[in-house]
Amino acid sequence: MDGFQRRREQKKQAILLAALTLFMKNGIQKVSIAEIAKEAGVSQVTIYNYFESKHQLTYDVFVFYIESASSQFEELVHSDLPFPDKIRMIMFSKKEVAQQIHEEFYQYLMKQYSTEGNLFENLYEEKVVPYFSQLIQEGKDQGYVDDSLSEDAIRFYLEMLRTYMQNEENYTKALPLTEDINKIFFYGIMKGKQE
Amino acid sequence: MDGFQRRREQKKQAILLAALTLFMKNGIQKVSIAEIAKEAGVSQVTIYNYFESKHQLTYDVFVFYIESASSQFEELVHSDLPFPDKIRMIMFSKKEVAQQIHEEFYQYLMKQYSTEGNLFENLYEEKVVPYFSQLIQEGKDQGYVDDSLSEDAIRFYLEMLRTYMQNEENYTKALPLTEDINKIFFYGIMKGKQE
Amino acid sequence: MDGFQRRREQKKQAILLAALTLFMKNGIQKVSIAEIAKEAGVSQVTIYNYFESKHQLTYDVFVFYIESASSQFEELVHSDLPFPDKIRMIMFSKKEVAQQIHEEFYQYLMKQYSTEGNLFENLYEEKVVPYFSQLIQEGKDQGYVDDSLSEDAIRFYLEMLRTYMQNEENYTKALPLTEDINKIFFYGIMKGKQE
Amino acid sequence: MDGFQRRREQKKQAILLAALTLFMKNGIQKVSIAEIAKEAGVSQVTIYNYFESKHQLTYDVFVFYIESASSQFEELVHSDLPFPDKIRMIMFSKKEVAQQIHEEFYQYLMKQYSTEGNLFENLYEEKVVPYFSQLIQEGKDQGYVDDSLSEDAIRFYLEMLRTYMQNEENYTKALPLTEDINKIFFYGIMKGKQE
DNA sequence: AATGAATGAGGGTTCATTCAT
DNA sequence: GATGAATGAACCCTCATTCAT
Repeated sequence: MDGFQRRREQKKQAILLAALTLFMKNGIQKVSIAEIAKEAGVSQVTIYNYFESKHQLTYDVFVFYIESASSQFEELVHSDLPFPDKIRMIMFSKKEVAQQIHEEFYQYLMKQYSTEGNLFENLYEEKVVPYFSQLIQEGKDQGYVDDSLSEDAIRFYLEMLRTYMQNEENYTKALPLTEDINKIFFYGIMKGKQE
Repeated sequence: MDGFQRRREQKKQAILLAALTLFMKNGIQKVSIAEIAKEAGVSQVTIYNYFESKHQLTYDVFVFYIESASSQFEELVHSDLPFPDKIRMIMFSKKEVAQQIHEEFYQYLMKQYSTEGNLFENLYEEKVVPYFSQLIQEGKDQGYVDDSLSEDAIRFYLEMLRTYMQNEENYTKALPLTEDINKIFFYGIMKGKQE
Repeated sequence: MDGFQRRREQKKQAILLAALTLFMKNGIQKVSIAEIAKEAGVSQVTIYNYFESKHQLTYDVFVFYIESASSQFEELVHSDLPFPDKIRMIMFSKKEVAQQIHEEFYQYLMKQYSTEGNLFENLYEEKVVPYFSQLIQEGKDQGYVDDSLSEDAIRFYLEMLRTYMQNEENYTKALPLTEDINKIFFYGIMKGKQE
Repeated sequence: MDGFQRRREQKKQAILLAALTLFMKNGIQKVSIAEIAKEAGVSQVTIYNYFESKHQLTYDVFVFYIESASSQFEELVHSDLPFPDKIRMIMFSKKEVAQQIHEEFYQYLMKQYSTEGNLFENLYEEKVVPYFSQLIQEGKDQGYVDDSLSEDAIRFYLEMLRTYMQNEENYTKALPLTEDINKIFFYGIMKGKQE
C-alpha cells in the first residue's frame, strides 16, 4: 500500500471513528453528516467521496464496530485467564470507545435497514458468535459450566449482559453490584440450590 | 368529570396510544407528528392543543407507558401465582401492545431528554421499582431467594431480562430457550454448584 | 366547491403558472423549487403540500399546458375562419404565456421521465392530435388539401412548424418571412409545379 | 505540430467528443464534469487544464460540433448529386454521432449563454449558412426552385426540418412518411396547385 | 375546540471547481 | 502535465410548529 492509499485509509478510519463515536453518543438519526464531518475534521463532501450515502456509511460503521469487537473477543478468548475471569471481563470490562456500541445503534440498524437485516445478522453471526461458542465450550470442558445447559441459552445470557452493559446508565448501576451480579450468573438466585 | 371533559380525555388517550404504538414500531424520531395525527384520526394542531410540543408529547407517552406497566405489575405481584411463575411471567409473558416498550424508546428518552432525566428516572423509581422490590422480598420470605443477594442485584437482572425481551428479535430468539434461561436465572450456569 | 376548495385551487393554479413560466424561460432543471416558490409568492413547502415532488410538479405543469393548448386548438378549429387562415394562425399566432411551450420543455419531459414517456405521449395524442386531424380533414373536404397526402405527414409538418415557432428566436426569424413561409407550406418550393 | 502538441490535441478531441456525445444523449445540465472525465478516460482536473470551465467547455463543444456539421455540409453541397437528392439528404440522412445535435443542446446554449449569444449565432452564420445559401442558389439556377421565394424563407424551412429531425422521436415518426414529407416540401399541401 | 394551510430551519446529496502531490 | 482528494454552494425534500379560519 503506497502513501496515497495509506492516507486514504487513515482518513476513512477517522471518519468511521468519528461517526461511531457520535452514533453511540447520540443515536444514528440525530447525527447529521455535517456533524460527522466536523468531528472528523473533513468536509461533508469528503464523506461522500468515501461512503456513498449515510446509509452506506452507517453500514460500514457497523462493520467497523463488529470487527473491532471481534478482535477484542478473540484476544480475550485466547488469553490464559481462568474461565470465570473471562466471563467477568465480558460483562464488566470497560471497552474502548471504538468498541462500545450502544443498544440503540444495534436496534436502529436492525430496524431501518431491515432489507439488509441479514447482512448485519450474518456478520455478527460470523464474527462474534464463534468466540462466544468457543468460550462456553471451554467452560464446559473445564467443568465450570453445566453440560445440560444449551450453548444457545448461555450465549443468550452473555450477549444480553454484554449488550445491556454497553449502556452507560446500566453500567453505572451495575458497577456497585458486581459481586452479586456475578454470583447470580454463576449460581442463580436460588437459596440452597440443587441439593 | 362532565361529558366535555370525558371526550377530551378520550381524545388525549387516543393520541397517546397512537403515539406509543408508532414510537414502539419505528422509534421516536422516525415518527412525525403528521403520522401520529393520522393514526389518531385528528389534525396535527389538535395534538398541539393537548400536548404543547413533540417533546412534551413524548414525555407524556412515557408516563402513560409507565403507568400501564405499573398497573400490570401490581396485578401480577398481587396475584396468587407461586413465586417462580411470577418470575417467569415477567420474563416471558407477551405484553399487550400498550405495554411493550421497545428499548430504543427508553434509551432515547434517557438520552434526548437528559435534562429531565431525573423526571423519568423518578417516575420509574416510584411506579415500577416498588413492585419489583415487593416481589423479590416475597421470594426471600418464601425461601426461594438467597438472602445474601442484594435486592438491587436481583432487580438489575429482572429489569435487564424484561427490557431485553421487549425487543422482538430477542424475544423470538429466547422463546425456544425458555427452559434453560429460567434455569440459569434460578440456578446459574455452574455445574454441580455450591456443595 | 366551497371557498376553501376554491382558494386551494387558485393557489395551485398560481403555482402551476409560475412554474410553467419559469420552465419556459429557463428550462426545467435550471429552475429551482425556491424560485418557483418566490415567483408564486408562497413558501417552498407549500409547493410540496400541493405537488409531492418536483417530478410530479413538472408532470402536472405539462398536463396544465397541454390542456390550455388543447382548448385553444378546439376554439380555433371550431371557429369560422377560412381554412388557410386557420393554418396561418397555427403557425403564427402569438400565444399567451400559458400556451407557449418551449421545445426544451417538451424534450426534457420526454427524456427525463422516459419511464412515463407514454403518459405524456398519450396525453398529447388524446388532447391535441384530434384537433389537428379534424383541421386537416376540413382542408381536404373543402378542396384545399391534396387528398393523396397522408394525414400523418401533414400533421407532422404542422406540428413541426408550431413547435419550432414556439422558440422565441425562431419566431422572430420567421416573422418577416411570413408570406413566403406560408407559400412554401401551401405550394412547396418548386417552380412551375406539377404540370 | 510536434509530438507533444499532437498528443495534447488528441486528448482535447477526446474530451470534446466525450462531452458532445453525453450532452446529446442527456442534455447539458444532466452531464457532470465527472461523467465527461470518465467517458474520456481522463481526470476531472485534466479537463480543467484544457478548458477552463464547464461554460467554456460547452462553448468549445459547440464550436466542435458546428465545424463537424460545416464540413459535412460542404461535402454534401459540393457533391454531384442531383439537387433534390441533396435536399432529401439534408432532411433524412442519418448523421454520425458527432454531428447529431439534439435540440436541447442548441436551445440551451442560446439560453444560458445569452450574453455570448452572438458568438454562437455568428459562428453558425459563418460556418453553416453559406452552404445552405449555396445549395438554394443551385436549386434556383437549375430551375428547381421558385425564384420568387426568398432565400431566407427556404433556409428557414431547411433548418427547421434539419433541426426537428435531429430529435430521435421526431425522426422515427418521420421515417415512414418520407415520401409525403418530401412532396410537401417540394409541392406544398395544396390540391391542383397554382393553375 | 378543531382544522387546513403555511412556514423556517435543517438534513442528505450533488456538482463545478480548487488544492496538493 | 496529470491526478486523487477536498470543498462551498446549491438543490430537493421533511418536519415540528404556527397562522387563520
